[in-house]
Amino acid sequence: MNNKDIARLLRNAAASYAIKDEKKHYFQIIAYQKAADAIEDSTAEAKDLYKEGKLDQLSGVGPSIKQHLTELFKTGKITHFETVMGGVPPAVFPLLDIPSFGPKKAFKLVEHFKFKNPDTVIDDLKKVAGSGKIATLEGFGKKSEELILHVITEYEDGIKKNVRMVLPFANEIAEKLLAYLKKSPDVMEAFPLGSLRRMLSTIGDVDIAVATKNPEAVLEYFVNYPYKERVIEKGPASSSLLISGGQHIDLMVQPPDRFGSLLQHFTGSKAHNIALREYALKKGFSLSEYGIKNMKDGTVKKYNSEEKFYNSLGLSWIPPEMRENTGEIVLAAKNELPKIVDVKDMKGDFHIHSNFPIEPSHDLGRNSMQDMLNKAKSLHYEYLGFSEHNPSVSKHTSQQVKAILEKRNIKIEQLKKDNKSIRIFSLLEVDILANGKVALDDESANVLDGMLVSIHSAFSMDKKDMTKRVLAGLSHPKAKILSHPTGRLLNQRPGYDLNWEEIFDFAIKNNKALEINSWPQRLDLPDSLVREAVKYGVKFVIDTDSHATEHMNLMKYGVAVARRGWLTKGDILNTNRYNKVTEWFNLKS
DNA sequence: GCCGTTTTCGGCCCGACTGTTTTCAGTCG
Repeated sequence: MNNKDIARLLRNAAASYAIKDEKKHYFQIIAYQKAADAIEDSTAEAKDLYKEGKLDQLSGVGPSIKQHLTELFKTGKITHFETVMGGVPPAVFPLLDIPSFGPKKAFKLVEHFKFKNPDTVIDDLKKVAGSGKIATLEGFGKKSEELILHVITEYEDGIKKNVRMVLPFANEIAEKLLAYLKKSPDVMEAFPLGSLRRMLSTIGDVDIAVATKNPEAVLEYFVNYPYKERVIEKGPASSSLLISGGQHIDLMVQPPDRFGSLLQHFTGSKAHNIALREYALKKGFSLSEYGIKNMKDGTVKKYNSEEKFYNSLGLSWIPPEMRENTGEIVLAAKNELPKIVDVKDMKGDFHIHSNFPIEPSHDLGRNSMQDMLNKAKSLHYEYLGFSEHNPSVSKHTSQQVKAILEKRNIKIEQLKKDNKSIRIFSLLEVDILANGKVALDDESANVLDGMLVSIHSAFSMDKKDMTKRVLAGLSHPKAKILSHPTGRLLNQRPGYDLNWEEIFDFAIKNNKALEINSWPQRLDLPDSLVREAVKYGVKFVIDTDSHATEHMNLMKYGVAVARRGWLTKGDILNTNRYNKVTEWFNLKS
């Protein structure tokens, strides 16, 4: 049973309570949902935490849920949940994945039409809706029947509640929409907000806030967006669209003098907003997108900037990437938020694949070393590290490999002479083989300035063996960086299991860095593990893993991961000047 | 059922929008 299954179980229990008696179980419902969120977001598997006796370190898991989970891992079921879910037909639960379906609506329909089979319920419901039988039900009508047909069709086309796009993809959708919005004379300011502004690795909906003196006109203009598929809703202050790719975009509008509270409200996260409002309530204030309401006299103060909004609560402004309710409010109250890294702090990139003919077993870059250097100069970098994949082991003898690397070094020496304004490192991305050895012999390794080591094969090892393998690879004296440490590919495959405590500990003791890889499908190390690692004192590098010059622009996404992990400049090696970096690579300059 | 820099008991964010109603329930963020 993995985290996703457990979260689903908790949500189903919450839904069952909502169906049976929502008022009576109101706070249990919230508690179950909170715990489900925490488990779904956790990088550690709940089962592992259970084995280590650390289940209660998940916020939202208290004595009762802990006991339930313990029972689940021991026996495979939770007796209490079986009681809670008793009497709720199993066919209710699959409907909860469909947008616009909540527990009550799903239950009413399943109950009335006596749907028994969870595997066919969606199809069964579609047939009933098509025959017009829903419109006559009490509490339903023609419009809601049409909506049900709509959302089921969309669901079958792959539009589910929890399908998320990678960050740069969402960014592109937002850019395109912003360009459209800015053409309207009524739009004074327009910003992407929500998870996009907080720079999450994957984005559900694209949220946009607009400041305007004419909300009606802006909303009307918005719903006429040329790429719209359908208007989901439209009111006086907000609207949602479904666009042709199946993504949701939400727009919220306020006059300019309320833009600060609007930004704050719509940026979230939900957990941050809830915690912030609880904090404000204790001081006698109630928060909303309209401003800050004084509970004593009922007056509402407006804020045109977010900074003023936070300041008036006695808090310093909190960077959006930190707004996840993981301690930021307490620190903001003490004015002790760390100064997190900025993309301008980056002075180089160690993970660059040029098209130098290195005969690797993986992919080669598309552009020449000189092209990559030119791009690095345009980014005002001080140094660049070339790190193509190691020459394929199966197709070369070790002498041949060494010859290729020496040839590459000659090329690099020439480039150093031709490019005085930038320094160059001769690195290599080397596979850690299944047996823990690196795919390069020592003699070849010695002609390099350093190695990035990474896993590219045999992913399905158990945690213990994989940890052993990674540590063996990383212990090579030339190995300085563990590249894309989890191996995850967003929306494609989860990362492999590692004992992170051991990895962090090893990295600190042996002066190794963990990479934050900026590649959109990777964003690896993930932000939550970055946050963990930095508490141990681990050092990082942020790289782009570029295979073409334009990929070097992706650095901002890696920096976003670092910001979400609360890293400061001092935690990241490639914010340092060249001399300090050479010291770290153990090179004499 | 969870949680604590006023609390180990007594609270628990705040609002938008839709559809079916004639004041509200359900869903969403």
